[in-house]
Order: sequence, then structure tokens, then C-alpha cells
Amino acid sequence: MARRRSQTPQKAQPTMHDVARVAGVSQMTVSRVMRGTGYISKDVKNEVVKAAREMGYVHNRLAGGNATYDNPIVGVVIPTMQNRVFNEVLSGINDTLVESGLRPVFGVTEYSLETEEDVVFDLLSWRPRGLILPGLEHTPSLRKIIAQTGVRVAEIMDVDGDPISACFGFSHAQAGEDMARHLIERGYRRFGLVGSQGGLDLRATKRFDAFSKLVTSLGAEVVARENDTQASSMEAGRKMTSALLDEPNPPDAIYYANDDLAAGGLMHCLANGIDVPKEVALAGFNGLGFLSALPKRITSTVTPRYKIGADAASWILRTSSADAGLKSDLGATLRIGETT
Amino acid sequence: MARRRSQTPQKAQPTMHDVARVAGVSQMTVSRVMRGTGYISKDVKNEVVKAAREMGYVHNRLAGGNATYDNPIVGVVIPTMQNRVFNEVLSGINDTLVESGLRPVFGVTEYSLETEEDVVFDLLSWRPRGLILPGLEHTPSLRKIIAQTGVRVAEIMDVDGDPISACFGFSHAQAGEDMARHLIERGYRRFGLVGSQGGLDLRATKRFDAFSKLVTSLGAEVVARENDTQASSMEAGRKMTSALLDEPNPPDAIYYANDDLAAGGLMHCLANGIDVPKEVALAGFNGLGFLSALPKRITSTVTPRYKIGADAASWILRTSSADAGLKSDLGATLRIGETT
DNA sequence: TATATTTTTGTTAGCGCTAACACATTGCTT
DNA sequence: AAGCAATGTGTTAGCGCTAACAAAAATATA
Repeated sequence: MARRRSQTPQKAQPTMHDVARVAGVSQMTVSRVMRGTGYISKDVKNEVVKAAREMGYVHNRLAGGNATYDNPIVGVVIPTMQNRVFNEVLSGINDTLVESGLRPVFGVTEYSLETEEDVVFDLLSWRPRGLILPGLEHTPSLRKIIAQTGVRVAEIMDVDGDPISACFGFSHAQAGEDMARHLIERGYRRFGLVGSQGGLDLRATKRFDAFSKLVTSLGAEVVARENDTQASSMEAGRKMTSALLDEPNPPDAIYYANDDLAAGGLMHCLANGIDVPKEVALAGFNGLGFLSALPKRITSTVTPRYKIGADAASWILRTSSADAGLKSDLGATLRIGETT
Repeated sequence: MARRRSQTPQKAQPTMHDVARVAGVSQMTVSRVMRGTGYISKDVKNEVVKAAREMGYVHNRLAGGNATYDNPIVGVVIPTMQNRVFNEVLSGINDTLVESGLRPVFGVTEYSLETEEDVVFDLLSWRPRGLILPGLEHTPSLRKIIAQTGVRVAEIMDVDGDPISACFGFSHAQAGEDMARHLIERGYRRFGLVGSQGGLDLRATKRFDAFSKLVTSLGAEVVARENDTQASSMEAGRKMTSALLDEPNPPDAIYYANDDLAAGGLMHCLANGIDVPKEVALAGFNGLGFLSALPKRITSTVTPRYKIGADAASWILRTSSADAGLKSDLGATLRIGETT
């Protein structure tokens, strides 16, 4: 076993050198066996694997990264952990990455661009093979450090704007307009908007802006807005819906920033005997699976969450940096339910 | 700038040496500034920080870990990403870790102990400062490699058993019994159990076992079980509830493996005019926030998810490995709602 | 059988960084 | 002004690993 300088709480781990000694080969041969590269005879390979297993040796991939400038890491930034949308995005990222022997390292911004800057800086200290960032909006400092380090960046969830290198998502403006057109067609004219995160969710804002603009131009109007500062949840949706409908001239249709909020709205109506969609129509966003379990299927926009994550991850994995300026619109489709 | 051997797609990053040259100091001084250790004069510090910023230098923490046997990493294993419970646990872990300048690296097992073994082995190749594992059940090989490497391990979510070193959670047996006692007290006698993951969720199994045992000993009985192989969700809960209640002699109370399933059950009853709790009582598990948004507050067991994550993470951070055999029961409390 | 080719193993240098120690310099006592 | 501690900076060695380049051994070819 190798001697150690520092008195870490951990036991001294064996090194390749130790394995090599036990197996009676050179350390380089052990390295080759561990990575499965180059020529190795079967006998030696077995010998090395056996010795490693017996000693409990685990390949130290980070030390190797040091020598090759290539750590098996992708930095992944998400706005929040409190939203299931990102569970699915992360699943897509994780599955794709793990398949290639890499792992994501996460950072959470809580919807703050300043925090995002800090998080990215921290993530960069891991010398990741690439970075996955939410949205196309970033601070100038963030852009600068990205440019300086030349790190590969994939932006996800949005395509309305100019990506740093490549983006994978869908058009929120389009999604907002689609929903506006649908609701107008169904005869609704007085709209309420319900969001969360105090307007910091820039993609939701894009949807709402496009929605408002279109309904206004079609002769309808947005009569009320609610925007809780707290995280999105069914509770928040229920509370805000209640507030909205208690006003003197309530809207006849409510467009929510996401399905959780909309489901909360539906629950409020259900509990208070408000007929949906006769008295008020409800529309969500994301098309999450749980909608199908609700008493009424809520109209929503289905977004390709898993695929966004998977595509972004595999773009990072592709070594060619050829496809700069790539805009991958994975599409989001309106799914009409029983609430509009 | 340093010359590079390999032709990575990334731009050549400046090193401490480069920064040192620009700032006109030794590389060691740059190292000290970056880590904020030792004595550094203000002038030199400013000079170095300025140079680093201008060059876009980012401290490479992984290379340092190589020299100190101490990477800023904690390996975190979770059964699935499809369950919001783990969002909160991860939040607790992440918040605590990031505060100390570390980051979690995740692995997902999909409720398979064999996969867990592979994941842990992979995570170990990152030489993490510690590992956080779900539950107290692991394969012998897993235990062996843990023992061999001497890595610090915190087990979470359960305290019914013997931890490798320390565990943070609550007693599932206790939770199951508490619920059993409550339902018996309310007069229910014919119980249904609804789970997911095909019984692979070992903690849910512990609850169900303790529940079944107690109700049986109190003269009641478990008359039906449903156990979907797919992931837990409201949809699955609704489907299984429907199946359960369509049988000739349906249960008068259903105990679900978690709140999502229970909420799905409630939705089924709501949509089909089944009176809860008169015709059938429903009980969930976890006490998630969204329950308060449902038309009827579902009886559940509130679990300290965030705190479990936070406590486990800060135990990992504590360097003393003194407290071996630590069992931290954070408690789970029955919360009676309107569905029982 | 001699030579070229392929396969297998080893040696050397060095990745970017930090611990440990050495050596200045400064300010403070007395 | 001498002595001393505190402060500031540099030098050296080496972490665990891999690329690049030998060199030896096995195999194929002429």
C-alpha cells in the first residue's frame, strides 16, 4: 500500500502502483487494463483484474482527467429542484451521460441569473467536458467567462433567441400563441394569468407576453394577473385561483404557468362547486402525466422534457464543435382537455 | 499560455503558472490566493485576482484534490428521479454541501440493489469524501467494497436495521403501525394495500408488513393488494384504486405506499362519486405539500425529507469518524386528514 | 531461416495542483 | 540597535494517473 502524507479520515486507498506490484506488472499495464485500451494479453489482464478486485482497487478517473484534460463530467444547471419538469430533463441528461461513462454535476440557480453566474463559475472549477444551462438569457459576465474558457455549452428549454452555441427546446412564444388562439376560438375573452417565482421564470414570461399580445390583438383582454413569489405548487395555484375568482369581474379563462398551478386551480373549483369550464376555463403547461389522473383532463401544452435533456447531453458528447448556432426546436404541442 | 498535448475540442485553459507569470509572482502564491490560505499581502492578492480574472482563469479544484486526496465531492445514490420525495432530500443534501464548497454527484438505482452496486463502484472512482445511500439493505459485494475502501457512508430514509456507519431517517415499521392503529381506531376492518415498483421499494414493504401484522393481530385483515410494476404516480394510484374497488368485496380503507398513489385514489373516488371516507377511507405516506391543495386533505405520515438530506450531508462533512453506529431517528408523524 | 510485422510490455516525462519546508522581510520589543 | 516573532514569498517534491515513445516478444511472410 502507498504511504500517505495527509491524515485524511479515509483509509489509504491502493493505487495502480500497488496493484501493479501485486500483479507483477508495470503500473502502465494496470492503467491499460483499467481503461481497456491498447494491447494486453489475456493472462496479464486476468491477473491484474484479480489483483485489483482482491485489493479493492477502484480506478481513479479524476486523476486521469488531470493528465488528459478530460474529466468525465458535464455541469448541469437547473433553476430549481422543486419542479418535476426538471426531474424529467435530468433523467434524459443522466441516462445519456451515464451510458457514455460520464456523470452530471448539478447546480441550482433558484431562478436568479446572478446565482447562475456563481454556479457556472463553480462548475467550471471541475473542468467539465461541457455545460448545460437553462434558457438563453444570461448575465454578461457569464457570457464572458464562457467565451474565455471556451467550454462547450448547450442551452435548453428555449429556442426564442440566440444560443451561445446550441440550444434544445421549443418556442415559448409559439406555445403562448397556440394557447391564446385555442382559447379565443372557444369563445373566451377575459383572461387571467397565474404564475409563480415572482416573474423570474423567464420562459413563463415569454409565454405570457406572447399570449397577452395575441389575445389583445384579437379583441380580447387580460383582466387579471397573479404572480406568487414562492415556488410553483398546487397549493399556490389553488390560492391564486381563489384570489382571482373572488374579484368583482373574474376572468372566464385562466392560463397558468404550469400544470401544478393549474391543477391547484382545478382543485379549488372542484371544492367550491365552480363549474369548469362553464364558469371558468383552465389551461396549464407541460402536459405532465398526472393530469390524466385528475377528475377533469386539463388542457395543456405537452413539452418534450426527457428528449430535451437527452439531446442536449448527446450534443455535449459529440466532440466536433462544428454545429455552432444550432437551434433544435423539439416542438411543444397543444393538448386539449376538458377544462377549456 | 501553456501548451497542450492532446487536441481536445476545448480551448487551452490557462493554468496557475500562466496567472503567476502575468501577475509576476510564483505559482504557489497564486495557489494561496485561490484557496485563501496562508499569508498573502493585499497588493499581491489584488494583482493575482486581477490577472486571473482578465485571463479567465478558473481554479481547477480536481487537480488539487489529486494532490490532497480530498475531492470536493459526495456521491449520492437515489432509487429514482421520478419521485418528488427525493427532490426534497436532494435539496437538503445539495444546500448543505454547497455551503461547504462541495457538490453531490448522483447515481440512480431504479430500486435495484444490483444497479446500486454498479453505481457505487462508479461513484467510488471519483474518490468522493463520502457516500449517501438509500436504505439499509445492500448486496454483500457492495458492503465489501465499502469496507475495503473505508469510504464514509451515510444511509438515509430508514432506521429499521443496522447501519454501516450512520443512518438518518425514521422507522417505517413504526409508521406502518401508527397508521394501522389509527385506522383500526376509526373502525375500519378490511384493508387494501396499494404499492408500486413491484415491491422493490423495500421501505414501503416494511411499512406494509408492519401494518399487516398489526391489523391482523387486532382482528382486522388485509383483503387486497395491488402492486404495479411501474413507477409511482397519481395515474397508477387511480388505476389501482379502480381495480381494487371493482372487486366483489372491496376494502373499507386503502393504505397507499405514498401520497401520489393516494391522491390518484382520491381522484378516482371524486370522479366516480364514491364517498370518502364513508365508502372507503384513504391514507397516503410522506405528507407532501400538494395534499393541502386537494379537495379533501388525505391522511398521511409526514416525513422529514429535507432534514434527512441535510443531516446526512453534514455528517459526511464532519471529519471525525467517531460516531459509528449512529442511528438518527428524525421521526415521522401521522397527520390525520379528512379521508379516514 | 532471415526479415518484416504485429502484439505485448515497459520507461520517461509531465498534467495542474498542494504540502512541507526554506528563506526573506517587516514590525515590534526592550 | 539587537533580538524575535509575525508575515510574506519561493522552492522542491510528489499526488495518481496517461501520452508518447521505446523495446522486447510473438507471429507472419518471403
